[in-house]
Amino acid sequence: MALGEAILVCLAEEPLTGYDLAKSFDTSIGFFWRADHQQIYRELKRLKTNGWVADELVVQTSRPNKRRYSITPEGRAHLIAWSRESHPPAPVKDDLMVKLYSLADVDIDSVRRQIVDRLDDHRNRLNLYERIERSVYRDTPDDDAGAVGRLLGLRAGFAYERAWIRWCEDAIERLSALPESDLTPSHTS
Amino acid sequence: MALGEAILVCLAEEPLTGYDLAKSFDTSIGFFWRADHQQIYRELKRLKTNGWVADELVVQTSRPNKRRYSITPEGRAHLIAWSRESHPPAPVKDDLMVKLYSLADVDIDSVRRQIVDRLDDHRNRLNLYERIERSVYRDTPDDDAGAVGRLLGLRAGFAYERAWIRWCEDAIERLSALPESDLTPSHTS
DNA sequence: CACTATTATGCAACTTGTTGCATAATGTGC
DNA sequence: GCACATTATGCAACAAGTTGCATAATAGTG
Repeated sequence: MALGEAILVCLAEEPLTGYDLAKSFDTSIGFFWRADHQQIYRELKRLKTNGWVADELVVQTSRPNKRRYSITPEGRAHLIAWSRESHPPAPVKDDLMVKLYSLADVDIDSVRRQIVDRLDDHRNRLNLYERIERSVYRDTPDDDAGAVGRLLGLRAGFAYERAWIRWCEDAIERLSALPESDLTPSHTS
Repeated sequence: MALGEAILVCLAEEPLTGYDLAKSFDTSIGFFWRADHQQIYRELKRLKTNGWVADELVVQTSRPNKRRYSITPEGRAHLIAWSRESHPPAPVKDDLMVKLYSLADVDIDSVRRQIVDRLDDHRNRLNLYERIERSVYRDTPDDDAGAVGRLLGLRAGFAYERAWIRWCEDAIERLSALPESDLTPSHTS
């Protein structure tokens, strides 16, 4: 349940509303942990009952009122304690790989097209990361822990996307070399 | 909900019991889709109500009775239809990356040690994949769809593990170069 | 003789994640 | 004027994943 911790990480920097957090989870920290606004609002309540965040109501006239959350000292302590725990990497789940695993029983050409699409995705993501690196991390001093950490995160993204890009290119080639599959009826029953 | 499809993929090859499937999900197909036996038994029931698998009771005297499942023609049709759908890659969730993202507020040395552990994991996994390639895919003909698909799956594993290994090595170096963090109290409250 | 492992199945409770919907005010473009 | 986007929050229902436990037989180890 690292969603709570991912939220605390954001709040460790500055107080934010659920809405602000949802936006962060669409970009920055969202590269490492995805969540939608429903999950975030639900989790904020849990964090509050644990005493890890405090909230204050910000009254607005022209728009709906906000609820701004900030991290408490207990929240910071929890974050540090959590960072000391070892967490096994999340279990792998990949539909595309399952399809490949069963390539003999499946529509090969369609799988090939899906890999082409995924290649495109990975290229876009890599591009985005490269733009972020140029704009945000131009001159990262290598003794600023915060900056080094984020740069390393970004570099993990690089490594990941590049590896997939190369794999997709190879896979597309090999699948194209395969003879047409005749065992794939176009409509079923 | 590709767990169902992952199971169908296994049954497309040969009829299996829940127990057999659980073992497969610890190795072969488990590289692409993780699941424990509770999930599998629950899903098999769902597959049966959909008419995608049939089951038969195998009476045993020395051990508890088995229930052996096999894929139905409807199941095969569903598998093909499913393979034609496009599925977005599973959202990323990585505790370690979240910790890196907040490196300024967290126990750096502990994070470094966790990366060392993960490096070890990735090396082991890569090793395993290489052994599998040597033993199973020595001479894969490049016109056998089933074999090509599985080989590509394995190669995706290679690419993934190698990318992480290189990243971990770099990260460990950079984190070691960081000055000691003094903001990490050893006990809280 | 007790402990553990293997084969084989399953329930129940709980936590997470997803989807769809609802409310409410304001500003923007056609 | 109407549709749509933005800001801002939240409920309810459901699907999926996790954890703990229970049963039941046999075989091996100390």
